[in-house]
Amino acid sequence: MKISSNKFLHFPEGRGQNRTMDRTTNSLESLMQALRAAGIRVTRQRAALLAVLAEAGDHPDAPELHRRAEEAAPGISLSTVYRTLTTLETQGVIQRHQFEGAPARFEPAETDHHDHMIDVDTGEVVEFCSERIEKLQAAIAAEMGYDIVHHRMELYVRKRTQE
Amino acid sequence: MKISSNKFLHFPEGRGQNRTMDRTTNSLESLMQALRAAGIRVTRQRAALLAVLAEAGDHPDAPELHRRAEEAAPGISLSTVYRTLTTLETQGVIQRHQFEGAPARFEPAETDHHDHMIDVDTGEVVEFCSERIEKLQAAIAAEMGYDIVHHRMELYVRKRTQE
DNA sequence: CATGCAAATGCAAATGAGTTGCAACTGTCA
DNA sequence: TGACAGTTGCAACTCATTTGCATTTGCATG
Repeated sequence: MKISSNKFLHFPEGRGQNRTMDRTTNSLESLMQALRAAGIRVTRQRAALLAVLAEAGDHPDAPELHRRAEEAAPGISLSTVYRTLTTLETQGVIQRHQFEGAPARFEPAETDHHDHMIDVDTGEVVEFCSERIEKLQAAIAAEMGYDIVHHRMELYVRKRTQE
Repeated sequence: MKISSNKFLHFPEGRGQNRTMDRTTNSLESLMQALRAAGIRVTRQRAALLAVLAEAGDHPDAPELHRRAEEAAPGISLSTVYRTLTTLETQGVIQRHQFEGAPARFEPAETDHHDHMIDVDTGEVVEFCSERIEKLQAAIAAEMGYDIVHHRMELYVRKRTQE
């Protein structure tokens, strides 16, 4: 068991305690139980993919997940990866993100809600969350007579050149 | 010449004067001049598409623009529509929006910066702009050592059921 | 106004990401 | 230990969009 999360969740309004914690331990087995309970079979392929997802600190796309899963446990087709990702998303186990001009990228859904900052040069993703922005969004929608079903906020950024 | 904009730009922080004004008049001809100056030929097809875009108050996708252009001036292929849209986007004349799970939708780029609220039931789009949110976004990015290149903020909403 | 030629067009074929039909497998629960 | 519904792999398909190519056409120039 390793403390593997290299994710960095940024809370500019400082509600964040230390959010680095192990998300891969025992959750995996219990997650599988939950899936079984939902009538979803935990096959060799799915187990491999779940393991890969659990210890992914980044936001990989389907081919990358396929590569990693294939490495961990050879014998899984790309279509199974796609099918399983869709299933897991439906089950609320993972989240799918469609960033600009790129294939969909995935991450486990166990964390708190957050938005994304994408480094346009490297593709690297930094997560952040601002309650103040969320409040403003809700207020704006309300003012127009709407309720927010969900939102998407992405900041496409570039590392500041110190100069 | 008609005052055709059925766009509604919402400024919750009230900097908005009456923003309803004619954006189709004379701007079309001068826009064509600008394009010619940029070495871009104004063909019959492009003129038609520009006219359609100029008086579109909504956010049509490529096939819809094709339909409208074909109606205004028969004889334009879908691939030309796609090619022209790409060209116009590059020229900064229009903006492309890739909303969730839908083909790209376009709008003229002459307006101020704004974000979008998408009615998940109807697909209808409402524009809005919040300086306070923009400021917060910039602050968050800055705090992480980034500059914002551009951003995307979409609220997927549903009309509130008054009850 | 003629004209040359780079730019633009239409078509059909290609692309990229993701989905799906189907026959062969395989978890699971009884 | 079956039975069988849920899964898999493969290849073929979809959908939105792009592209190769032979033909046409704006438009700057003569």
